[in-house]
Amino acid sequence: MIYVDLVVDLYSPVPLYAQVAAVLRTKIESGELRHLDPLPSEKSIEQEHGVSRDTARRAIRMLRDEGLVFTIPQRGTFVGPPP
Amino acid sequence: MIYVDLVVDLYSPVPLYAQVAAVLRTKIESGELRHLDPLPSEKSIEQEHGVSRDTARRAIRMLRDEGLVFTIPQRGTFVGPPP
DNA sequence: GTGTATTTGTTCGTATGTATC
DNA sequence: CGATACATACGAACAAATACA
Repeated sequence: MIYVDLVVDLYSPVPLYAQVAAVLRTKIESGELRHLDPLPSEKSIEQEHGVSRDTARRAIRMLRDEGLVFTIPQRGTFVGPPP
Repeated sequence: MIYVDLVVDLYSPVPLYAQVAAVLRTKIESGELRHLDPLPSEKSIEQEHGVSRDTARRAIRMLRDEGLVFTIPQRGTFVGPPP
């Protein structure tokens, strides 16, 4: 089993936030995260991927811009189109 | 009414940050922004003028260097001389 | 009912890399 | 080469709403 595409690569020309977004996108498209499931919080993304909160937020924003997830303030971000 | 001097001109020899600073300076001197009023945040300057945060920061620093505004870290920038 | 922890929102501070003029 | 400009990335601090013990 290869996990290479589930970790971020500091030396890739691909921005860190885009790499993190790709990991989350894969979890959604694979069904690991299902409709209305909460995404990992910004803090847990920070810890799990070793990135800053800024980067975690950019990743989430990218998925939100794609219409894959929606965010409820002070609640979290969830899988699915904006309600 | 002419609004030309309230927008930035990418083709002007005047640096973008100086143009943005001029817009903010006008708002202060015209009274639209009053003593202790918060300046637009770096982010809103980004969005409203279509410039990078770097440029927004340079503009604010310019006004700060002029003594027109003062910045409180993590709070914002306000109209008036440094307290 | 009362704190405490969690989570997102919003600021600013700083640094690096790249491109352009 | 230096100044300008943008994108990326990390850090820090505080606010506000929600969730939970």
